[in-house]
Amino acid sequence: MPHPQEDAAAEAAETPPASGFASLGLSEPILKALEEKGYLNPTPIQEQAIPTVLMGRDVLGCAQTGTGKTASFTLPMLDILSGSRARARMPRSLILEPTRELALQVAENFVQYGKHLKLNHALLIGGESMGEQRDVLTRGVDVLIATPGRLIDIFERGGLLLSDVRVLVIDEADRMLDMGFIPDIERIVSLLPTMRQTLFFSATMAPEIRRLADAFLSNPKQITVSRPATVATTITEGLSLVATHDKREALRRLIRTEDVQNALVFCNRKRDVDILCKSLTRHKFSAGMLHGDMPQSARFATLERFKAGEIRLLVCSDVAARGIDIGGLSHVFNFDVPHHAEDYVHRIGRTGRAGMQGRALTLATPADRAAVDAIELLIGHPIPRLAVDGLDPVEWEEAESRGRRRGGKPAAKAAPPAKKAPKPAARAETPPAAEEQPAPRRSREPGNRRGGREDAGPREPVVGFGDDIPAFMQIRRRARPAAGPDTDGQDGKDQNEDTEIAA
DNA sequence: AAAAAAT
Repeated sequence: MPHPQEDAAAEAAETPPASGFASLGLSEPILKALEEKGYLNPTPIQEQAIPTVLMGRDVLGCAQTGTGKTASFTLPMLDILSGSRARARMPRSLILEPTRELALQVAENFVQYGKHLKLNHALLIGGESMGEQRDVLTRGVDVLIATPGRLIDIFERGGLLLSDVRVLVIDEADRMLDMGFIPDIERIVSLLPTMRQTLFFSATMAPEIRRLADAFLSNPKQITVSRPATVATTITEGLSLVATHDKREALRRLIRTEDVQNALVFCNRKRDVDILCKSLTRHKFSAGMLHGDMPQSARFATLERFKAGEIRLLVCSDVAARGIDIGGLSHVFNFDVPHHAEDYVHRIGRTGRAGMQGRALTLATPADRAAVDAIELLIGHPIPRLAVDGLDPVEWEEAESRGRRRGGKPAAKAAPPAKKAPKPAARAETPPAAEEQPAPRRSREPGNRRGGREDAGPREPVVGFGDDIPAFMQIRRRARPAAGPDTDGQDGKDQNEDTEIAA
């Protein structure tokens, strides 16, 4: 099988740049908008998806933000929709997004690429007044971009008819699953005509996701792109063990030491986002905050200011952990160690994009030991320890002192010999954990897993993290043949070969 | 144990 991205490279070499998009069959007004934005050549997913969508075929896309995924469906949709006009309350296409910020990003895309077309869009998201959104619907929209809750709400109030929707996009399906939106999605899809085109995107293809795809799609073209073809992402990580009362001080020291252009600072709790942001501001750092309890207007405003460079540090909850595409972040700080190891990967994936160097630094307290173990187990390597000078030395909590939670035999805990943590003063110290890594992989039993998620093998999700997967994980994935008996074969046959191309 | 999304 030829690798799609090799094709892409070959083609890019042969064709003059300006015709990159034109050769995909897009119409003049869209090509013009692309040219004005300075986009000449399609990314691999665009190259594969655009002709397919124009053909009217369903798409099952395994890709993440940053691969050019959004344009891979917005561009051909604009083309398809430009032929005719929308009727009142009967949108002709529907795009479902898991968070408001992502919905907004997609809407911005439509405005940019559709500037030479006369198409309307409506953005249906919570947190803003419903009146205006309903007015727009009444005038007739071609493209409806929505988060599920608000869409259903408006539908139930009779402000919307979905019987004319010809194109449906389900974006970030895996995240929809995480957030419990799947029943809503199923409900919405049941309201749509069966004769329609469906484009379905997900960063992973866990069995539950695949089940949905099977239910929603008919004879889809499967497209898998793990990351932008061009450049290798470079994220260097670091982890500092500090006392709880030193965390804010440690963060300030790190920020001062590092060459921070702009950074996300993740906290686990919304109230800590608030506290930390105020603290940083008090210490004269340029900081703003973003979490889901803020008024929508403030969420958007802060994000815009951050993107515009007016704020240097954005303190945030996991609302910003995935999908959000902010160019050129120099750093990601984990002020708190995320509880889910997967979230670590998503968070640090916000930096090091588009080939830039990115630094991902995590502050851990002695109580975070288990969480750090879990992360290092998932990413397959220890996070290099980084000392913060001038703070009280601390050591990891003894493993025994923390109740080993739930199921499974306590003895099966990863890395039983669990040596004491690296001394705080140590520089970039990796060996101890390195020895512990390979062994513990299978220490967990199926019943041990968190409820709700039905992924196959415990650590399978490495495959298909899309461009969010840091370089080191790609290396590991290639070397993964031992993934073993318990993976229950969920990673599709057709998926692996595509996935390999990236590394 | 927490965050997201509907009010």
